[in-house]
Amino acid sequence: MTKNLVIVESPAKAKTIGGFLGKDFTVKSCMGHVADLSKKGLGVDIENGFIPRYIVSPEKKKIVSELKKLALDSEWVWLASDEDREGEAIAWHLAETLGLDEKKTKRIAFHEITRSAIQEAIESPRGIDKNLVNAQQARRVLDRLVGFELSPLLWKKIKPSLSAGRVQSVAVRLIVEREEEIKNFQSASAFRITAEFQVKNGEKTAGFKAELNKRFSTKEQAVDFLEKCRLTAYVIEDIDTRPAKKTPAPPFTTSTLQQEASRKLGFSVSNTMRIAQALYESGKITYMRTDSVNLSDLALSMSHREIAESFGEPYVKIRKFSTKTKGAQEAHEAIRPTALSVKTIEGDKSQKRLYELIWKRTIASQMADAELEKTNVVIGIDNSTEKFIAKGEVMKFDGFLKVYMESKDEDEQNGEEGMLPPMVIGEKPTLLEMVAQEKFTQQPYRYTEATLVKKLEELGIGRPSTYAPIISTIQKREYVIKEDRPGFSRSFIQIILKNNTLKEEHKTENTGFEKAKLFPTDIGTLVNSFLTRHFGNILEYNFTANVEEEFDEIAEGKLVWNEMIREFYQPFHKQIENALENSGKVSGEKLLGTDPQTGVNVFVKIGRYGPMVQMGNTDSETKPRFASLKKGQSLETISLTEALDLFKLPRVAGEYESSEVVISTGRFGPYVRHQSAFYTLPKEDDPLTVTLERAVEVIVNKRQADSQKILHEFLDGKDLIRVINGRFGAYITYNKENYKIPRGKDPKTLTLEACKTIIANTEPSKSKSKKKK
DNA sequence: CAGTGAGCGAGCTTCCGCTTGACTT
Repeated sequence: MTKNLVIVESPAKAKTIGGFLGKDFTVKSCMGHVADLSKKGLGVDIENGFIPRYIVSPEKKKIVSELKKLALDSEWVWLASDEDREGEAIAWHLAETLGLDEKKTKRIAFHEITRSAIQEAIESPRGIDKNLVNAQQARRVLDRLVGFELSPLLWKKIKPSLSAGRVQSVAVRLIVEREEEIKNFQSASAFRITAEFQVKNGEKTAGFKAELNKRFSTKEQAVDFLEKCRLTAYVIEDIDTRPAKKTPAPPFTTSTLQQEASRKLGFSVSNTMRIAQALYESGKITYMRTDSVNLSDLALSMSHREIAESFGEPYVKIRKFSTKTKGAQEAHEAIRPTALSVKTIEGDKSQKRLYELIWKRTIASQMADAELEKTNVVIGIDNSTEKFIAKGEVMKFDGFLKVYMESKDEDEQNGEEGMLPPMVIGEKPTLLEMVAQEKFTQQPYRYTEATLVKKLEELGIGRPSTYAPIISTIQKREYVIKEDRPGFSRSFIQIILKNNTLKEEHKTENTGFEKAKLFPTDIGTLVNSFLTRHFGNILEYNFTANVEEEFDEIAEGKLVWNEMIREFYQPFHKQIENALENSGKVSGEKLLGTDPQTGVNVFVKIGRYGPMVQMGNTDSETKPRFASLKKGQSLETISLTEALDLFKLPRVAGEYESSEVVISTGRFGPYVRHQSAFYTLPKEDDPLTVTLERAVEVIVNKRQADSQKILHEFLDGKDLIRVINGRFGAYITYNKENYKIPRGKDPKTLTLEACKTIIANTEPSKSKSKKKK
């Protein structure tokens, strides 16, 4: 009999809290939500007031039955899920599914994981806040209705297995529209004038750089200006020095951690979360899914001590940050080291780097401002009204910059400012060199995973626990692809004035190179245009922000949740019906041209299996031919020649071992087929041109690799038993079933007898791929 | 795993937000 059962959401939290509470308390975790809407149909009873049909989530059945037993045996059950909308719903679902007696159930929330905070929580229990639960039900039901009515519409109108939802569809829209902006972007150029001057400083001379306060739109204007500057004098007209300061960024939230890990360490969003999870589970950092920039009092005092010891008291400045994020729920602290005295940790390289980043960011957030002195120097030109401006920056006190400086995204970067030599008003600097360089306006930046997360957070769309999954969903659905794209070279003009002579040079620069950026696919673009046309309201960037306001009203008891849902659903469902009736199949079909040999039309469009080419009209007597587009090709950019090439496969490359060697390309890319076996063609080989010799090489290589995978091969009567070295370790295959080799047995020394014993005593591993087809 | 896109019709796909292991060949 346990006296007290405390249920929290995460096992790592359970462990820590268990340590604080002593033996009268058993602390268990429920691993998040234990109940969810049924997946059979909508899971919502539309006719009867949108009543949700909840079931215990299949993967939580074990946990629920275990908790049920413990709850029966306990005097008190403490529901200690997070103090936000989702946490309240988790508590309520626990109470319902465990069948808890209201009289022995208490709802508490920890504001931080410290002994005193937990004690405080235990002393002030409350009941479940049904209004907050209802706000969650509204959120959940709305997402289900939107997702499960929009997706099937896409299956009918575009292609099976597609998906749409309040969050993912807006994420895709952002990427599609950014690409549109880039496509429509007109690059303009102007001549930027920079100059290098020299001043005398006693016996020594010192140089500095300045930029003209004007750009010239044509080369002629730039040349005219440089001509005028050829034989003139310059004078320092004004020197303006004023103090400035830089302040540190707040401690990490999930989204800012993802952004900085991407900029500074080059981590993908999911990689960052996986590493952070490991750090959390080993007790090194606080919880990694948070939207709060708040630090506990304990963290503040630890920071104070650490900074004072390492850098001295003048570097300490304790700050309280407050969140500016729309819809933040702040159920946790900011992400920080659990012990701020620990600067580096044990672990693998990426764990060390991420930890160090978190440590620096946390410490810097509690350090003094950096104090600077900014100087602006105006340089007049004797025969012109234009002015050169030189900018300088001197650091007077480094403050938090001693530890950490937040990186910027591409679109926020500006030039570096260095130190200026001493100079005085009236002084006449010597011109060393002046350069007029053609500069092009920058097209809008494509999103990276991390800048997309940043944008979603700004719009209040998605939550810390879903940023990484959203990014992966839109890629898995093939709405969006993350890839590198090569840049292109662009020529520009540069005119140099030096030693009183002008020289014009034509140079080239490489530009537009993209690394790990998000590009929309044909399907993404097509789905987006369909959704924005028929469901403009839901695809609006502020749709989530608007419904969040209503959820807040429900949480305050000012609005009845299922009435809010009814108000939403009635017009929404009409939009669905309207789209069903008034839209035919959407394929994005485009006529590319005609086949020069037969004269029939060649189209590109989205088919059941993705982008494809069609040769011949659908309604003609002869059946049209079809071929899928290759990876990297798109409806928008494919040429007629490229499209016609796609019909050249499959082709027979020749004969090997008296069987045909066929080259073709399937769902998983180009392959070689020989004696009904498949051999994947490496990326560097072009299926259209690959030779028989090369194809045979591929076959032989694969056979050799396969033979090394077989550790043993036994013949048991007629049956073949093999020990194979697979991707996840060795296993036994017999009669088309696979068997795990028990721990402690060395696969290399297995005998036939040993294999037979294993087969007799082991359940065959079920493979997921079997149910396919 | 491996070209498939006629038409018929079965049965499947799908949302967002909480949370971790179990499992794969």
